Amino acid sequence: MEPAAAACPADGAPPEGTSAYLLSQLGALSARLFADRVAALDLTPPQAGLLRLVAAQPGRSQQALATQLGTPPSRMVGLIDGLEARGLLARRRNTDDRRLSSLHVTADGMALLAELGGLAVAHDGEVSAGLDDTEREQLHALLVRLAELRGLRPGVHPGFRGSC
Amino acid sequence: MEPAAAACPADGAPPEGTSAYLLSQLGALSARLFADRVAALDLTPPQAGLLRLVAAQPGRSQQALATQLGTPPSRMVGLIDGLEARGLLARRRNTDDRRLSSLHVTADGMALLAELGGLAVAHDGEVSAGLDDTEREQLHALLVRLAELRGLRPGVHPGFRGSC
DNA sequence: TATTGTTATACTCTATAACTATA
DNA sequence: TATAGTTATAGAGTATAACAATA
Repeated sequence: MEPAAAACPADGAPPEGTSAYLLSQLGALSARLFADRVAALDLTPPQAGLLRLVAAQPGRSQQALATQLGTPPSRMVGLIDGLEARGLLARRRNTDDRRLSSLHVTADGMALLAELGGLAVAHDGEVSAGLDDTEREQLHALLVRLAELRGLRPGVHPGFRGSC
Repeated sequence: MEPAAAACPADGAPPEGTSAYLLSQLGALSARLFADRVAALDLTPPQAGLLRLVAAQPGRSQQALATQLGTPPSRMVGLIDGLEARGLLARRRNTDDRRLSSLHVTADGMALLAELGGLAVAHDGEVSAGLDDTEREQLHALLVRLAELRGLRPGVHPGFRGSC
């Protein structure tokens, strides 16, 4: 079952070739490669994910996004500050309830998001390079199914750290 | 292509449903669930990975393992200290070259490793729960193939952080 | 002089809790 | 008083560089 474990003297050693282990290995690799790519755009993966989420759901409050992402509200501040300072994101004080600030992506932000799109396509190609079309489709279908089974939501990354 | 993206106002938004993205989502989830489980054994994922690696390749030096894991030697010290203090791992000064210390898993360490094995099996079941046998086999085969294509080695986790 | 392991230090990222302003 | 956002602070985890022992 093990690809190249050679002579393994440890009989009690846990199985390293499980799907769960491979998933975490490949996931970490994919996240690292993506981090390298977005770094070229001067973004961290959490920043990229947030930008994307705000674009998909404009106008929401910081608290709402924090809840959705499973992160403390205090963390949003720094992320948004960075994006706002670069003119990619904008806070707008809600006129009805001036405690809330609704978030929106600027035109510059949308332009960068388009770049991010191309980058994601290239990244996907890099990760699955070497698979033929059938394998690629099979893999994608299985991952989608698994993501649904585990209740993963499209724009929300578990942990929201290390990757988008 | 998107499972439940609802009305997505951002045309320029990058694709979130790529295999690479799903891989990183599911990988992060798998890593988190594994971390929860090994925490019950009072281990961090890096500690578990190191213990496993030493069991698979006993007698190697800290430098050799650090190189293999892609981590600075200084980091090995703390990890090994923790495992050695609990009697799971042992440093033995090399008699030929007393700069080197070769690492070995103790009997207690092997016992814990056996527990870790059972835990890994349960973890794997949890991650892939809901898939039928055919899907499970397909997924495993594809992940193994992808791991080989990307040059991932059995006991070496990319980043060696957050997961084993 | 070069190398192994160690220590000291600093940096990054994240979470917790206290604070303000609005309600 | 309760809530949204912010600030201050502390903690975990990691990397870099200096150090001591051995070769």
